[in-house]
Amino acid sequence: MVLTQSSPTRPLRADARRNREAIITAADDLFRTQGMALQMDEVAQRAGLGVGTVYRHFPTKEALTVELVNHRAEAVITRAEQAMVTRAPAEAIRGFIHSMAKLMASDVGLRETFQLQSVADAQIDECAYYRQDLHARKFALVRQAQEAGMVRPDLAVEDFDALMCGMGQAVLAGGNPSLIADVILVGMRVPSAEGAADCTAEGQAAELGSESELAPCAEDGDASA
Amino acid sequence: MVLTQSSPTRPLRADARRNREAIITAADDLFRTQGMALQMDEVAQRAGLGVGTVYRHFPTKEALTVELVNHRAEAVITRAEQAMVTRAPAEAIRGFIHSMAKLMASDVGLRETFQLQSVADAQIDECAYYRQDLHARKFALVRQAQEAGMVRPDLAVEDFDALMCGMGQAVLAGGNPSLIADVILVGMRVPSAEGAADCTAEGQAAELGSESELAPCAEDGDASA
DNA sequence: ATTATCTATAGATCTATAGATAATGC
DNA sequence: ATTATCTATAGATCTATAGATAATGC
Repeated sequence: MVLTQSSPTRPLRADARRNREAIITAADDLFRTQGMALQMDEVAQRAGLGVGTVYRHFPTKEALTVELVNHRAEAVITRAEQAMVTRAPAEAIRGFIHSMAKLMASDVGLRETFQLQSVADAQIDECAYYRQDLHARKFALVRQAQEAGMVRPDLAVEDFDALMCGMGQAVLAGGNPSLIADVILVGMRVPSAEGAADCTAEGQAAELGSESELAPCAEDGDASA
Repeated sequence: MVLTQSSPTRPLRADARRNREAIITAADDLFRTQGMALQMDEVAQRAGLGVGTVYRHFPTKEALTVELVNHRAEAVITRAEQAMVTRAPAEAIRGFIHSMAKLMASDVGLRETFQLQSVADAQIDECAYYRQDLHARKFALVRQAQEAGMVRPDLAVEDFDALMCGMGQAVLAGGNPSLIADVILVGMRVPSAEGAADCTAEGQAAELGSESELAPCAEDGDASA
């Protein structure tokens, strides 16, 4: 589905193939530390090539990052699927979420992968490039977890994506990965019975004075020594 | 604490004072839709002024955004404090969190405010400008909620900040604000007894093959039609 | 002969400044 | 006279391209 070369798929020269891999490796390293902010020039430099070569293989920066994002997304889902078929899926999923939080704490690219995937899955605006055929697999995962009673039944795939993305942001912001993972994990479970917080998509949530409170500012005017 | 003018605090001319407010109003509007990506040129234009004037009042873009971020952060904390002194704090806090999620779904600036505040509070690197004397108030809030048994006792201020920030990211990514808020809310509660997931900051979380799994990519090489 | 690669640079996008000009207020 | 404001532009930062040069493989 992701064609990178011209349609008739000419087999790529030996050196070109080597360089292509060097580019991807270099890009992936930079993606880990810089995420989408990686620079094409740096990719080229790290791969020991000129920028022109990078652009020959990937016509735009986006084409390159789509490759990186999709690969990571695929790897993550595969791991989740493996967890679900374990003898103790609840434990395995817990391990999966925790290790994700930990990884995302030091891998900007992974964090942004979740973000792009989420946004794409939620059908939001421009970045549809990152939408993949992974949706079906995610859907199966969520449903499976719900049927096992591990996850609240009103949680959509988009919400799961969004929560993973938020978890990444939370550890980036300085939260303790282990605690953050636990909060998400517990929060996703079926509401048991106690508080039994209802959550019908829209409606309440405006008990305490709605939008207005957070207006512009600066009425106190000038500085005070 | 946040001096914007030269030290001796000369009282600002009438037109200057008017323009300053126009700048802040314009900037706040743009901050809502664009967050930190707002452009100084647009701020000026929207305020009906030249860029030079904007820069006269705020020597850097950062100086301007610090103002916006701090004001929003203050407003949010004030609301949270109000919620905590209600007759039914649990309900009020719930309303607070839900309305935050809802607001953040359409206010990029508010979302980024949490992010900057979190990162700053977690003592992370460069953006210390955004660190404020709000920390004490946040600390009091969290402790208060913990003493009331509403929030798990091992949750630090940094974790709370981080979770709010993650919540914002999650709604940005397309999650249902109401559901996301609920997940966070439930997840922050004391673990009751059931699953009783321990969470000692470091340690487990690596049950399922640690870092390695998410290596570079591209062994499958060229494209497939 | 064809396919890849390189270097240098165009072009787009922003922040921030300089120097000339205009508005306030004693 | 002093303080503010304006316009035009320098400077930094990136993506992406053009045109000349080098490496493959029939």
